[in-house]
Amino acid sequence: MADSEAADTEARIFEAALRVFARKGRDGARMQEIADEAGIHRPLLHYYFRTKQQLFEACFTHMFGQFMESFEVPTVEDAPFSEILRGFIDHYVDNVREHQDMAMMIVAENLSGSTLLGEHLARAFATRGSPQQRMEEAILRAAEKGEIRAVDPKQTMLTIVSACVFFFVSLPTVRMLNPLAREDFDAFVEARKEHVFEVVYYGLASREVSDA
Amino acid sequence: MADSEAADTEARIFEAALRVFARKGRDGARMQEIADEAGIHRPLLHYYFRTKQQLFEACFTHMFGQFMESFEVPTVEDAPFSEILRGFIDHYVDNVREHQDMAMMIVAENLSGSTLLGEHLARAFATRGSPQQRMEEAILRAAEKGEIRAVDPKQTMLTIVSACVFFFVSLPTVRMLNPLAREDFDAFVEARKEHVFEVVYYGLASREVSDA
DNA sequence: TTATTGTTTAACTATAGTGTCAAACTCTCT
DNA sequence: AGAGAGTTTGACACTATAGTTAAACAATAA
Repeated sequence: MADSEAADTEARIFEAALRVFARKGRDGARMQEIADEAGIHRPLLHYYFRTKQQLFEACFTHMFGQFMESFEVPTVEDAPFSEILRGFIDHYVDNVREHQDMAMMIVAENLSGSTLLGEHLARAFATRGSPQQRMEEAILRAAEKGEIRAVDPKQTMLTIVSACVFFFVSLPTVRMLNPLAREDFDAFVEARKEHVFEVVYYGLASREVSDA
Repeated sequence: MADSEAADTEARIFEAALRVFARKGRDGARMQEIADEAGIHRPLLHYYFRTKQQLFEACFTHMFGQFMESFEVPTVEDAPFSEILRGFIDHYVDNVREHQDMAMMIVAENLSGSTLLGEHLARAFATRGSPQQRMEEAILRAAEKGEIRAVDPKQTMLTIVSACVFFFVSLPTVRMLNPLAREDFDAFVEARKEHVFEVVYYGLASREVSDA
């Protein structure tokens, strides 16, 4: 039976395409490069996905689904916000580390200013609500309870996500400027999680008296 | 005299190229698209810059210079760190807002994993030192003086820069999720500066007693 | 074994993209 | 006005790329 072989080929093409589109963007990617990365002949791309556009859209839809999922962190509603925040950062960074292509491709699409991303966002937004909604609500609750200062939840989420994602889309530069990121990336990522939590939660300013 | 006209043409090509390379990356950019954006005929691109590669490298070198400069914030050495930090955020965000193409192009190069960025960084690094060095030293001094907690300066700089830059390279998404960013971008940017400073310096956790 | 179905391959077409060139144009100086 | 320098234009050549097609191949089931 050729099903497993075929499924394998299709999957290899798909994954290779994810990587190449992430690196080069929609227009920069070459079908030949994707074929090489998948280790197959170029016409097979067309056999499985018809056109470059369709292959891209399949990849993008997949990525967008992951992007939305990445915000779905299992949280306990009444847990202290410090724990919710720690859990979000931990889960989110792990997610992006595991799916670096996702973050890269979403950013590449943002850079290109394409409408595709906006359409997907609008559609998902209309049905599921903002991806960040849960966390924004948690921020509001924590502020009401007085555990954290009264901050703009949208700005706060943007700050947290920025701190968790940006280094993945600037890896060559980060590796250049930070020896640990170059020599032991996993250790760097773990240190990063801890740092982001501490700076976001406690800030830089020293405290004479600390709560929490 | 045709000099001013010519200089004008060359400058228009250059600026158009900056924009297109920022959006599409090196391989995704089309000479025709750059010509259209500059409002001139395509052969003129070759007249002034020979090849696409040379045009790209001219753009990249320019961008890289701006990138290095963007970290050069005039600081008073013995000012309180809160002021140094505020000044850096203010100056840095203004710089990126004014040169959005710079941030976009640097990120696009990071995504593509090209060696060009690494080479430039290594060269600049060897002669001028790390771009972030000044701020990292300020962070160390402030920690020694006890104004801020003892944090890893590299991680801290990464967090600050992430918070200041990431939204520029994710604008379509940010605009989708944040009404203010859509309706009054400048107001959003100013609010963002303030928010980044407050979160980074004070953190989210409420304080019973505050210093600084 | 042979027909059938689905997959892979090589050769091909058509188009889009880069780079070249010589003629036309423009400005300036004499 | 006419010569000369630099600039702009349209037409062209060549290459790279997307997409097609038909034949070869592999696996399965009769």
